[in-house]
Amino acid sequence: MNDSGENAGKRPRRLSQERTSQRDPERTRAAILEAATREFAENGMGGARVDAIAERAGTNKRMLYHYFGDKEQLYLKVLEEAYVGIRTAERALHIGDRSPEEGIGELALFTWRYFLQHPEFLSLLGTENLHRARWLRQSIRLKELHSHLIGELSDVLERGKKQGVFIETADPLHVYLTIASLGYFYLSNQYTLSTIFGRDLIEPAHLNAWERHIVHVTLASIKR
Amino acid sequence: MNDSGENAGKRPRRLSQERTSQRDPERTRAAILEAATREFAENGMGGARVDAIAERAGTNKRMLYHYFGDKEQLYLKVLEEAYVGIRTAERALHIGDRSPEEGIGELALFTWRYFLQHPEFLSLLGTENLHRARWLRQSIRLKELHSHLIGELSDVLERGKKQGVFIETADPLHVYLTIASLGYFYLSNQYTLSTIFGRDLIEPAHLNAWERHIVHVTLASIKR
DNA sequence: CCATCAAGTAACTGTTTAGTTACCGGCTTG
DNA sequence: CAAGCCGGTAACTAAACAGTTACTTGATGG
Repeated sequence: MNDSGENAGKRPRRLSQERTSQRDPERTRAAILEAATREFAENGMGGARVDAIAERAGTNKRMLYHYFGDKEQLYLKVLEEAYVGIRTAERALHIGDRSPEEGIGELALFTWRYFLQHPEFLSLLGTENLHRARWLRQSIRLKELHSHLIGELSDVLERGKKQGVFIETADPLHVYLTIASLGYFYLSNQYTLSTIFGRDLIEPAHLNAWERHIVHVTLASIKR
Repeated sequence: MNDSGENAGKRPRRLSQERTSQRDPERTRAAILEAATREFAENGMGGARVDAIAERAGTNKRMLYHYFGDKEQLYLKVLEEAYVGIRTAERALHIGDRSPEEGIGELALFTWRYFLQHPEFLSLLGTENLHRARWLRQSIRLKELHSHLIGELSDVLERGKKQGVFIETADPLHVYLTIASLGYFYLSNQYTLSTIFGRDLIEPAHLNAWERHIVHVTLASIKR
């Protein structure tokens, strides 16, 4: 049941700095957070079960309440971490280093692929919006994370306008929302869409076609 | 507590065809369905409460189980009705009656405005996708509803291609997904988006700008 | 005008759930 | 080396929940 088979019996001593295979607060905390991410993503806030999270994390409820207070605070932590994850990866892109057109194309590709690789992020967004951002509103640390994104995007668009490749009406928020819309809807609604249209949207051929489509649409909407 | 103040006491007889203010199976059924639509839309499948639905409908659980079997069947009924609603309104558009460009523009406008006026539909889609279309998959009657939409859209695109106004690669499913994406994401994620970007996306000025944006993007992506 | 049946009520039941409490055991520190 | 503290366990509790049952009311047809 424990990680490694070694040391099934008790162990009298260890160096202070080292990990003891049991009783590892950091690991327990991280395991709870990861298990909670999956549970909330799969079942929503109403459907998620605290017992299930504890079990998935290989611990119990006592620890969960000890580290995170209650179900709602744990949920908010999960949500915050999810946002930090995407925005951190996004910053590493440095979309300003390329030509304006390439920069926007890169952002569109990155966003699509991040959504594809992190379905739990999309799911958490859906859940939070169902509840009208009730928990996200309480979070202070998130706004600054996003003003940076809009600022960077705004710079790229300005350069493109000066170079005459982008239309004057191109708006940074609109461009970002366009990219996010096309990726989010396709993936988060893939199950109902595949059902009603009778095509499996998650097939690689369809995914690749949609990836190209997103870049095409985004650029077509702002190019002069 | 009853509808109209008149006839607080009991009333001995009525014409057979007429409504008796109590004991109206059709109305009770409809009231439950409407109450369930709101409850499921607001709280999701996991968060919706059967007691709450009964109370909202002005009846009780006994009737709910009598007419709909159980919570899951009621939910499926709600979902099916929601789909029938949008597809019925959509058919009335007859997008083939106009020029190809106008037809696509009309479909984009219609879709956006329908989403705007029926937030419960978006919410139900989100909930159903959270559960990977678990209930929708069981529904038979829905596929035919959607093949019609794609067929009509396909005709319009073909005409546009022949007239030389649309690019040859324009695909009906992609066009519909583009329109739906842009409307769905903006509205269903408005709460988190408004929070993180510090702008109230539901303000009329922003709504109108996004409406124009959807039409612009859709057409820009398929025009030659 | 009485028997019947459908519409409707309300209290109940077994189960599930978030959150708590009482307890255990080994490491660290004085 | 003793004390207590921290990471961890498991059983418990009160409330909420989906679904059921026993009952009431009133319209209809013979």
